[in-house]
Amino acid sequence: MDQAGERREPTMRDVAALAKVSTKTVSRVINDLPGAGAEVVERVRAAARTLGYRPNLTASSLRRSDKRSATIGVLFEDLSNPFDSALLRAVEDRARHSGVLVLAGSSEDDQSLQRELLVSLSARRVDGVVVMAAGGHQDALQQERERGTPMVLVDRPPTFGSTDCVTTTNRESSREAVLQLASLGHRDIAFLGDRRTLWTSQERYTGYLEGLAQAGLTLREELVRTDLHGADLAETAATELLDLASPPTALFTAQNLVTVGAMRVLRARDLHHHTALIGFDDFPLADMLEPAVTVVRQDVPGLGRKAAELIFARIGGDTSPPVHAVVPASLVRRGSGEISPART
Amino acid sequence: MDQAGERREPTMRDVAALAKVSTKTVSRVINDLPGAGAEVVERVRAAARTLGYRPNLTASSLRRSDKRSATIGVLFEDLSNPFDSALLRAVEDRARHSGVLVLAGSSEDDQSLQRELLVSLSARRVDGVVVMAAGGHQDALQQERERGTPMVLVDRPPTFGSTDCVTTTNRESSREAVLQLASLGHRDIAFLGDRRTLWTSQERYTGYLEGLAQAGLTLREELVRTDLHGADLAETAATELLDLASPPTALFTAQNLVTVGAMRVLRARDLHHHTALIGFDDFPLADMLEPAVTVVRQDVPGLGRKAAELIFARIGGDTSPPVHAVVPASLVRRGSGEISPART
DNA sequence: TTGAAAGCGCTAACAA
DNA sequence: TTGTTAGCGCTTTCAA
Repeated sequence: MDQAGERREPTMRDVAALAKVSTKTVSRVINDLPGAGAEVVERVRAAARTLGYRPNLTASSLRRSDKRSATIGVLFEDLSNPFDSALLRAVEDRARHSGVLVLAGSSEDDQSLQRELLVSLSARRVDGVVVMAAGGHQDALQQERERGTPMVLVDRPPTFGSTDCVTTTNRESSREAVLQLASLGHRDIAFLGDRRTLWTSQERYTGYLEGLAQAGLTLREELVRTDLHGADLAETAATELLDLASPPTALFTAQNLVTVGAMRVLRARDLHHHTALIGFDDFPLADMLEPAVTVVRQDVPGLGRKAAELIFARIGGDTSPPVHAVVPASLVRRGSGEISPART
Repeated sequence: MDQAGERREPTMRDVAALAKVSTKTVSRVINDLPGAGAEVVERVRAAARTLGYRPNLTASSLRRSDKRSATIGVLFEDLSNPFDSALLRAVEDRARHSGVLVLAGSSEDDQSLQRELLVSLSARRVDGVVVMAAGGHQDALQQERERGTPMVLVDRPPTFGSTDCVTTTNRESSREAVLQLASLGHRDIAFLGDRRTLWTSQERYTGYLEGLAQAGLTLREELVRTDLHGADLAETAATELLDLASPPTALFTAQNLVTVGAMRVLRARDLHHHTALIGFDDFPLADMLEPAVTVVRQDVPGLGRKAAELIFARIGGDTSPPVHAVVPASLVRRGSGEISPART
C-alpha cells in the first residue's frame, strides 16, 4: 500500500516536466517575469496547480544575485510589553507592503541573549534588523552593523556611530511635565525613575533637572528615587517619599510601571486627589481612573513607522549619513497633573 | 582605492582554503559533528574567526535531508493586542529553547490576508505554524495542513479535523459568571458580546444561556446585544440597555473592549456602584478602578505554552490523533461582580 | 579521521 | 520566446 503522506514536495523541475518546458521558463512564469508566451504561461500555471507546487524562497534567495531573504529581524526587549508590541505592529505593517516578513525576538534587556538572537537572525540572512538595544555595551550590534547589515535602533541610541536610530523627546517632554507641575505652584516635585543604566531613564532625569532649574526650583536630593524596576519597587519608594517630614506635593514618575506603583500608594493613603502625578508613557484606561492620569504620551506608531521607513530605505540602498530621528511625545492633561498643592 | 564595503561574504570554501582542509571538514566543525581531530578543529575555528565567517542556515537547510528551517510561523489577529502579544511571547519562549525563531504576522481577522501570509510562511518553509484562525471558512488553513505542515490553532478551533487546537473554557466560565450574578439575586442580566461570527463569542453566549437556565431565570431577548466590535459600539449598546423601562441590574460583557465601553457608560451615569459587571478577559489596572472589575481571566501564558508544546511535538514527529486542549480560565472577584441588585 | 563528487531548488548568464 | 549550462553555500554519500 502506498502511504499518501510520503509524496515528495514538487519542484520546478516537476512542473517543467509536466508542462513540457524548461525550468527556466517555469521560473519566469512563477516570478511574473517578461519573456514568456501567453500560451506557455497558462500551461505552466496549470501544471503548477495540478502538482500543488509551492515556490521555495529559500532556494531562490540563495541563488539570486541580490541575496535578499525578504525577511527582516526585530529584536525588542519584551514582545508582550504594550510599547514593544505596538512598535512591532507598526514595523510589520510597513513590511507587509514590501512583501517582507518579520522574524521577532525578545532580548529581555540581556546582552548575551541579544547577541545570540542576533546571530540567529544573521544565520538566516535577514535583510535588516530593527533593534531595541540591551543595556551595556553594544559590541554585538556594532559588529553586525559593520558586516554591512542594515540596522535601525529604536527607543535608545547607539553607542557607536554609523547606524540610524529613532527615539522620542524624553528630555524635552520630561522638562515640560515638570514645568507644568511647577506652574501650579508645586515646589517639592519628586522624581521616580527606572534603572539608571537605561538611556531613557537618564534623559528623563536630565529633563527633570532642567525643568526644576527653569522654574527656579532647588533640587532636593531626597526626592529623587531611581532604579525602580517594577511596580513593587516603585511602591516602596513612593511610600518612603510620602513618609518624609516634608513630603513632595507632586510626583513625576518616569516610567509606566513606576506610575502604577505610585498610584497604588497614593490611593492607599487617600492622597490621589491631593498629590499631583504625571507619568511618562501612556497606558490603557489611564482616563478611567480617579483622577484620570496625566501622562507624557509617546507616539508609538510614529516611532515604529519611522524605524520601518529608515530600515527599508537602507535596505533599498540608501547610503546617506546615519540619522537620529526624534519623534515628539505630548503631554496629555487628564487631571492628576492639574492638582494644585495644598495651601500652607 | 578599495571600497572596503565590497568584500564578498566568506563561505565555507574560504574557511576551508585558509585552514587547508576540505569544506566537509569545516562543515563538521561548524556543526559540532564528531569525526574531526582536535587539532583540525582549532585550525578551522581560527580560520573562521579570521575571516568573520557566518554559517548560512538558508543554504544548510536547503541541502540538509530533514529540510528544517528552524523557524516557525505565528499568525495572530493583531500582534499589538495584549492577548495576542502575550501568546506570542509564550510561544517565542518555548521556541528559543529549541533554537527556533518565530516569523510573526497579523491577519487582522481577514481571510485573504491570512491566506497571503500563510503562503509567505510556506514559501519560507517554516517547520510549523501556530494560527488564530480568521473568521469564516478555513480553506487556506486546511490546505496548508493537508500538505503536511504541522499546525496548531489557538483561541478558536478548526472547522476541519486533523489539526490540534488550544482554547479556553469560554462556555463554562461564562456560565460561572452568570451564576455568580444570579446568586446575588440578579434576575435581569444583560449580555454584551463581540461579533457573532467569532466562535469565542458564540461559546460565551451559550454559556450565558446555560447560566440563566441553571439559575432558573428567563431569557429576556432585549437584554442581549451582540456584534459589538469595539468600545464605541459597546457604549451605544450599554446606553440603550440602561434606557430600557426595566433595565438590567447586572451586565455580563463578553469581551475586553466591550467591558471598557460598558464601564464608561456606567460611570457616566454614576451607576458603577449600583449595576453589577463581570467581564470576560482580564486587563491591566482592572484592580485600580472603582469599583475594581470582576473578570473571567484566561490563562494566556498557559494557552501559549500549550500551543507551543503541541507544535513542537508535531514537528518532532508526533503522529498521534489531533488534540483539542482546553485551558481553564478563572473568575477573579474584585468587586464589580459582587454588587447586589437594589431592593425593590 | 578526512576528502571528492554530486546535488538540494533555484536563478544568472548566455546561447539558440 | 525559449533553453542550456553553471553554480549559489551547504550537506550527503561514499570512498580513501
